[in-house]
Amino acid sequence: MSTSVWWVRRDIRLGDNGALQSAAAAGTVVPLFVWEDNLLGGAGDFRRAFLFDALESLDDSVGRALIYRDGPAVAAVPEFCRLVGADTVHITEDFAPWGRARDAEVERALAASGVRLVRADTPYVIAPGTVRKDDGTPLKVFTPFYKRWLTHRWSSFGDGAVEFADHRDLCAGPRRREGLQTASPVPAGESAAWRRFDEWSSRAMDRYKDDRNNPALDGTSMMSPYLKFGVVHPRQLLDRLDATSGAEHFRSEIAWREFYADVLFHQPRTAWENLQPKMDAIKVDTDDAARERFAVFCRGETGYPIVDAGIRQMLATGWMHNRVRMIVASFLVKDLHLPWQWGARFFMEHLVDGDIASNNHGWQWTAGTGTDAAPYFRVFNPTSQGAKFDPSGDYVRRFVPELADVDTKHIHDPSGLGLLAPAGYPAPMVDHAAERNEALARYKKVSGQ
DNA sequence: TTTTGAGTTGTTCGA
DNA sequence: GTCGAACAACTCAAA
Repeated sequence: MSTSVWWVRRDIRLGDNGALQSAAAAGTVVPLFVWEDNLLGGAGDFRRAFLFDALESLDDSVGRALIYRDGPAVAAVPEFCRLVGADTVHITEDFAPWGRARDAEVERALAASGVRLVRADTPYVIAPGTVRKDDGTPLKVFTPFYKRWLTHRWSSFGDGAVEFADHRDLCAGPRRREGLQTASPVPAGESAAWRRFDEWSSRAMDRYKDDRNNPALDGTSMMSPYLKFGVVHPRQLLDRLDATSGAEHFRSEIAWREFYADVLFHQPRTAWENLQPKMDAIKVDTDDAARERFAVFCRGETGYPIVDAGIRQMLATGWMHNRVRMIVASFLVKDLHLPWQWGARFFMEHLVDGDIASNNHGWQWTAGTGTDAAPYFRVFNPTSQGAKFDPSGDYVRRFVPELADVDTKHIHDPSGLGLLAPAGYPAPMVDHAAERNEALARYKKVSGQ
């Protein structure tokens, strides 16, 4: 029997893994992980710690057979194949710009030594580039994409038996643990993921439509870190959904992840550039004063409680509730008039689930530069959004301790208490009504041309 | 080719 | 306090 390499990247799981099953069908499997500097480019300790723990958990499940090697992959993977005598490398395809370029390079290097790179699975239910209009062109609006996405068939790869080879003498060791200041904020590993999903879905799926918008509740699935690194595959989640309305909304969130991956696949430049070029003309502030405002924002000291709570939740836990992500993003773009890229980079540094397609296109959606011609007048009011979605104020109190004793009536507008406002909490850094008008004026200028 | 309807997540104002 | 209208124009998808 020949030896095949399962090159683990963002598919850190044994269940329903096409790359693993493909490798197993080809021979005795050596699971390989290559540490690359770019792999976690821009990632802070939370995402690094989660990745490390997820790999450790996988290593436990394969009897310590996981081999770590130092990158770059273009050198490390072919060399490893020579060392173990493998003639095929099996992967879950990467569709983001940097990963695609890397894989093409590795494929060429492998071919030079007679080794074949097998793209056996994707991190998505439907591979990016698959859902298209009748004329073959990609879709640019979510709802039509979703309707077509639902018509595509997919099937699981199952959980067939795998024989792992023992090459631990070749393991360079998971040394990247050194220097990590943080523990993973979310328990990593497949069994932890499924414990969470089973507990959450049985308790909260039928209330998902409403509860998902209340950041004080445990109303969202918390599957995003696991999806990011393929600890669970979205196929496995769809398999567990029923026909209830809560499940339908959850399915649609899965589809949003696939939609943004599809958009980025077709237009890689949109990772950091406006999807709509005409929005390049909108005025954004980048001077010294803007940088100072950004620094205040990044510390969670804007004086708007829901915004500060969100930023501080992310800084403290590596995760931010989705509703609050939108409020925070809207504040940066529409109240501070900063480039959405500043916020996207900030999020990518701290989020345990930071994914270039979902994060950056989410930011573009908020900024009105991306998919969907968002009405230019859609400007979130951070005070009323707080009151509407955190009506108890418990979310704010949890992450902004200075406001712990403020009553519910004033929790989202403590400056309204006047002299009774908590001394340790800053006054609003900008006047929302004035900045809203400024944002409307800037957007109108672009659309009116 | 032309036409038509629609487009995740909002806010404010005035009746 | 509630509720509907107004807030623009444009692009996309499909008929």
